[in-house]
Amino acid sequence: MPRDAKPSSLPVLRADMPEAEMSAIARNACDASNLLKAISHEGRLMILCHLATGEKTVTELEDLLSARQAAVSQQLSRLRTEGLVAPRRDGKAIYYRLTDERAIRILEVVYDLFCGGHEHA
Amino acid sequence: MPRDAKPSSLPVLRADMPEAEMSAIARNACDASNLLKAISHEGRLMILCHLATGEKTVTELEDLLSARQAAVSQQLSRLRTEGLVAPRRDGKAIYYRLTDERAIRILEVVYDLFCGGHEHA
DNA sequence: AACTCACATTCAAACTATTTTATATGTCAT
DNA sequence: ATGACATATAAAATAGTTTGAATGTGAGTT
Repeated sequence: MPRDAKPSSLPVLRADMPEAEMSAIARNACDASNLLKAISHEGRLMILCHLATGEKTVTELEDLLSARQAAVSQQLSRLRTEGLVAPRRDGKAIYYRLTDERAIRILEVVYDLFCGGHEHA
Repeated sequence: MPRDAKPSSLPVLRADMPEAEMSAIARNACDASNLLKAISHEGRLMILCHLATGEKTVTELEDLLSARQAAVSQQLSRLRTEGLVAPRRDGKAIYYRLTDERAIRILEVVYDLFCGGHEHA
């Protein structure tokens, strides 16, 4: 049972946040939403989760996701473009790994929220 | 300067994650990606950030975002549908507030990542 | 070289999301 | 009740994303 059930504290997002901080968000909102968009796709989310457990080849991901080669490859391509993953060639296979610490941080909380025992459904 | 620059630790997403945990993600991936989709829109992200500093009326949000009434209202409608915000009527005005702890948790890390002093751009 | 495996890319069709415009609803003041 | 304001909703217009089929490319194998 999770013992971290704090009611609704906002450690960083405070009601007394200064104007300047708020405009920092505005400036960064576009970047932030781009990162979130990259993650907020069921297939890509699953790819990222699988990669969180270690490098995987495209074929392995195909099997894990029961998705087609081209589809997986396209999602990987998108993730690559966003800088979230990077490929490494080994013979015929290409291994992908996570490369973006920000994405990892977000994945961590998503995993905690949806699989961390809360089961608030 | 941030002193929390741990290299790439994966507290919850571990390489030795059991199969069962992985399929928990698969089952929840759709829910998770729905929540992320709701957040990963520049306008909605900004709305949520503004609401993090306290209740706001639709008109206030319109001004803060420099967006049109109908657009803001639609985004709020979407956020309402997802259960991320709730309205409260006070006279003519309608005040919105955050209602989803999961969204708040994600916003916190997004804020930390993009506005928390890292400035990794 | 020719073949195959593993993967990437292209491009158009299908789909989904967002914005706009217009109209409707509820509240308050007169 | 009427008018003005705040917000919501609907339908149409636009924009953006995802998928699918086909084709392309590089690495190993024979």
